[in-house]
Order: sequence, then C-alpha cells, then structure tokens
Amino acid sequence: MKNNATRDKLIDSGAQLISQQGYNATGINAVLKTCGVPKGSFYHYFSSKEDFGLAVIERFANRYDETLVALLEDSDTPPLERLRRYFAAGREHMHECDHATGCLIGNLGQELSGQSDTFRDALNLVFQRWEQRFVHCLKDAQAQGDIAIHTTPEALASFILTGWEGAILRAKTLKSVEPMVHFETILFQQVLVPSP
Amino acid sequence: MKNNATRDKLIDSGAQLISQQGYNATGINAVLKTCGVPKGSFYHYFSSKEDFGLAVIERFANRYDETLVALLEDSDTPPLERLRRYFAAGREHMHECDHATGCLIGNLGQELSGQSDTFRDALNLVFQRWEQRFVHCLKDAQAQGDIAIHTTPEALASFILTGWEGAILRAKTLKSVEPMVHFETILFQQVLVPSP
DNA sequence: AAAGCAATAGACTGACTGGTCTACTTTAAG
DNA sequence: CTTAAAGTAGACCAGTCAGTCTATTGCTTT
Repeated sequence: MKNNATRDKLIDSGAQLISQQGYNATGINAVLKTCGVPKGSFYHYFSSKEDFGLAVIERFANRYDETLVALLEDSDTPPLERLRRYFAAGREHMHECDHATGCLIGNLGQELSGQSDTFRDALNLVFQRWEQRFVHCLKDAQAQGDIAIHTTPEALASFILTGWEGAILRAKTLKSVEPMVHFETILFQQVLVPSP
Repeated sequence: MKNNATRDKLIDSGAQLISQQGYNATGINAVLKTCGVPKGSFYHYFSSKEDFGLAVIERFANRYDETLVALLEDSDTPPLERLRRYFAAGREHMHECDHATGCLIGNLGQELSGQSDTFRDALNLVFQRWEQRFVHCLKDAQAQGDIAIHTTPEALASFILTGWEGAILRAKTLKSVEPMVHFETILFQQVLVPSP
C-alpha cells in the first residue's frame, strides 16, 4: 500500500511553492528541502516532475471542488447569494495571500498550457468542472426567476469564470482586490438581473 | 551611440520565445541561439536577464499601444464599433498563434508579479495605460448616448480589461476562442447598452 | 597613423536543474 | 526467523542556468 504521509507532504509543499513561484521556478530540491524529504522518496512516489505537477493539480482540484460544492450548491441559500459568497471567499483568499498567489489553476493554465498538452488537458478539465458548478447554480437562479439568461447557462458560466480569473490576475499585478470588486459590482448590476 | 540592430534582434527574439514559453522557461542561451548573437553582446546591451525582460515588456507595450490607439481612438468610427474591432483583432491573433501565446503582458503578470516587484510595477503600468484607452473610448460612447454607465468609466474599463484577459487565458487552455466570443456577446448584450 | 571606445566573440565559472544509482532501514508475509 | 518488498537516504550525473572574463574586431576622432 502507498504510504500517503510522505507523498502528501510532498504534494502540499509543492502546491504551496508552485502557487507562490510558479511551476518552472519551483525546483524539486526546493520542495524536498521545505518538507525534509530525501530525493529517493520523491522518485519513489513520482516518476517525474510532470507527474508530480499533475498530482498537485489533482489534489488541489479535488479539495477546491469540495468548497465549491459547499458554496454553490447549498440549496438553503438563494442562488445569487451563493455566488456572492463565492466571490467574497475569493476576495478573502486574495487578502490572505497578500495578493501574490491568486488561483493555482489559473496560474498554471497561463504558464503551462502553451508548454505541455498533458498539463493543458488536465487544467482544462478542472476549468470545465468549475463551469459546470456555475451552470448548475445559474439554472437554479433562472428557475427561481432571479435572473434572465439571454444566451445559454453555459455561455454565462464561461463569462463569469473568465471574468473572475481575469480579475484575479489583475488583482495580483495591482496588489489590490479592486478589480475583483468592480467585476462583481457590474456583474450583479447588469448581467445577473431578472427579465424586465 | 547604441547600435540598435543587435539589441533589437535580441528583444524581438526574446519577446517571441517568452511569449511562447514564459520568462522562467526561456534561457538566455536560447535567445542567443535563435538570433545568432554571442553572449558578449547580450551583456553589453543588458545588465541582467531581468533588465532584458523589462526591455522586452517596454518594447511590446509601446508597439501594442500604437495599435490600441489606432483601434480605440479612431474618431471616424463609432466608439462601440471600435471596441468590436479591438475584440476581433484579439480573436484573430489568438487564431494566428494557434491559441498558444495569448497576451504577453497577461502571461508575465501571472508568472512574475508574485516573484518580483520590479516586474509587477512595470506590468501594472502597462495595464493602467490600456485601461485609460478603454476609459477614453467608453466616455466617447457615453457622450454619444450609445451606452449608460452605472458605475464609473474607470470601473467599467477595468471590467472589460479583466474579462478579456481572463477570456484569453481560458481560450489558451481550451484551445478555442469560444470563451472570447462568449465574453464579447454578453458584454455587448447586457453591459454596453444605452439607458432604458 | 594612432588612440580609444563600442561592439563582437565565445570560452569559462559556480550554482543549480531534473533525474539516476546504490545502500540502508523498516515493515509485512510466510 | 527468513525473506521480499516498500520506503528512506543522499551521493552523484550530465546538462543547463545566469553571469564573467579576456581577446579581438571595427569604427570614429584626433
């Protein structure tokens, strides 16, 4: 059986370093140093750095999906309020990391999707899963008459995800959540509105 | 005086490689190889890789600003039509680079703004310049009664820039301009509309 | 023609990269 | 108790990294 303790330590340290510095800028030795694991163990659990990177993505995506479900599929809360909470959580995270980390998947998507098709596919799947969560929430909002959807729920979900990711990117370079606030304001004021 | 020919070759090759692979993944030797310049010349014109990277950003920003002015401040064209053309040009570029390159400033913003404050400042200034171009165009549209601005032109410009950058990122991972189309559609359908 | 500087040229350096290799220790099964 | 496998440990490898160094070329100014 797999001893998950060491493996998990590697993935956690890796996720942290890669979030901060990016994939290419993060060396395996740096990961080993921060969690005190020798190199022999690393290549016992992972066949290569790419393999390791994919494991980091998978772990992050799975954990994040849990919080996403908790926020966006909470049937006790009105759909638009769920979205509000999702954005608030994102803003809070941005503060916590001092506007430096942002979104791991977004970061890696930017850095690696032109570099490796394997990574691009993996990241694309994560994004698609997220979009589906949005679609579900938007359909709920539509069903309850809270919003009118002039295109398709899928297109609107894409709009929200891309807009949010872009706002996170801009917040990093600006070191301020202001772009995230602007996005949210205009989104709720003009896009997520009921039919007139 | 500066011999600009060699320096320009270095910057152009660098911009191309960095666009494709990112900053950290692009080695100086690779740049030298693609344009047949010896290392002595590189360190004659640039004091370090960071200095070189900043020159690449500056060159790209200046060139891009020209096309931005040509598109967004063309007073012969209605403001919203100018925006349409801007988006169309972005989509075309995305096709040309096979959905791999995207936006150099966005890429570097993602990769470097957590890594170096010098880079972050430089990239932030470029984004701010772009936003000002949008602000100008949006004010024109407002003055002509084409759109109603419920927040401020600055907030709306931020919204458009971040949404567009996010759509480019998503287009890269999806290898399709679909997210860019969705963004444009919903933007013109629900955000850039006249007062009712 | 001589001097001086801008620019070219590329061998070289120490540090670091991802990855391999062998040796050792621990755990579990028969 | 024996044995095999899982996991730990880190020295080591070839290659690459950004950056330095010295030597040489070419042009300009005197």
